[in-house]
Amino acid sequence: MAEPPDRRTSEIDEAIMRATYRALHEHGYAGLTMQRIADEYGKSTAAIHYHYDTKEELLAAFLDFLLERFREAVHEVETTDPERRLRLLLDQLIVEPGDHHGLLVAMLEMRSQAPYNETFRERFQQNDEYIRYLLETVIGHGIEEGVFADVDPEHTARTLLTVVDGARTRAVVLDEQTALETARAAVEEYVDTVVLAD
Amino acid sequence: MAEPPDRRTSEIDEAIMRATYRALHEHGYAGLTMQRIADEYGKSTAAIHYHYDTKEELLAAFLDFLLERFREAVHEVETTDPERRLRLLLDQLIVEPGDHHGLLVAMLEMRSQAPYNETFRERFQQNDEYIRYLLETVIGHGIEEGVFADVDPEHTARTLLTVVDGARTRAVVLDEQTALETARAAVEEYVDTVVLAD
DNA sequence: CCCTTTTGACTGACTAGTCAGTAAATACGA
DNA sequence: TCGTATTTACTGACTAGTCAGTCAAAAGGG
Repeated sequence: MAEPPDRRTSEIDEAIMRATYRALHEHGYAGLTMQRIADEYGKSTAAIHYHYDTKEELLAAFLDFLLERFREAVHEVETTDPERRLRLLLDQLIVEPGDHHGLLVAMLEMRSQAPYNETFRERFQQNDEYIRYLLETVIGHGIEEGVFADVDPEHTARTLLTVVDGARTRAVVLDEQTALETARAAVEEYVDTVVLAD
Repeated sequence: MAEPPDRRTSEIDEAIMRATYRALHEHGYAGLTMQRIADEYGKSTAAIHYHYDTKEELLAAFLDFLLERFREAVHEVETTDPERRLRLLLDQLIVEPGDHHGLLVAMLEMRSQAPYNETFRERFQQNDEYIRYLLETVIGHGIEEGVFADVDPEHTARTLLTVVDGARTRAVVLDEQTALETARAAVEEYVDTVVLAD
């Protein structure tokens, strides 16, 4: 029956995170003001400043919130069969546009701020390393089990992530459905010809 | 000897474009203010407003200036031998970081604003189409001459551009030299295995 | 003298962040 | 269990600063 002592507090934090998400989704990163977050939250800006001293602190917390959700989603891929696992992971990375397109846009904006914001940079680097590690591991397993060609797992993972990031960037900048389809096809070709080849 | 009537004016325009370039390079797109451009220009902000009514107008002109320079640089590749031409074009697209890194950063920032700025979006789309057309043409020639495999030129060009854009994004976000090296290797592999295969 | 160009002073809109005060919930003491 | 502190969560008014853009006046060359 013992409830964590900060149960109410963390509910508030979560509500602010969700408000930030909606404000970001609607107005983009450049248009993300404390006022807009407060509007989504349904309280005053001072209320948010009560929980987070600065905007920077709030955004750091928000990025943690967001990337953790992302990693949880990727983590749900449970197959151990290397080829199937690799394809499923890559499918997870190349998400459908639809509802998530606004977030894809906002994420690229935030990523483009990495050079000016150490907090952002650290978190994006850490997240990328995590995903790359997952890919390297599954590629390594595939090679051990003899179903994948003897490629360099690190280089192969980096190449696949480059294609994924390129597709995301192009989907945002060029507003093209095609970008993600191209990536899906390219990744499939790459898996077929480079990884499975022999 | 007839000089265009707006010779002085266009010299001023060019000076403002160069000032904008330096300001963008130094402060990034989010930190690009009229004051900073004026500082680089060595005149007051009102002086810039005399030549460009709004900041948006100035940035539209600047993007034209920038993309035209970019296309000129790519246009200098004159070889007609398909394989050599394709490799040289791709080398041009994956530029060295060094001096240009600040610009690469600013360009990603500007590209990430495309969803909110029709002017930007149009120009980036147009530029992308131009580059893609160059790639499609050279791939088409290669196929005709029998040196390239019978791939789909459009799909191949899109895939190559996806890798290039992914590399650029990763170089900015992750601050990695590796990103561009990975792209160079990936593009080479792709050209070797997919395009030249038979 | 006129026309282009430039300046300095200004405006209004918007920004993050501060602060005193308030109301309700919670803890504590007798 | 009743009354008194204390804490949590918040509001509304405010500050100080930044931004793009305006405008009357002035500089300066032809």
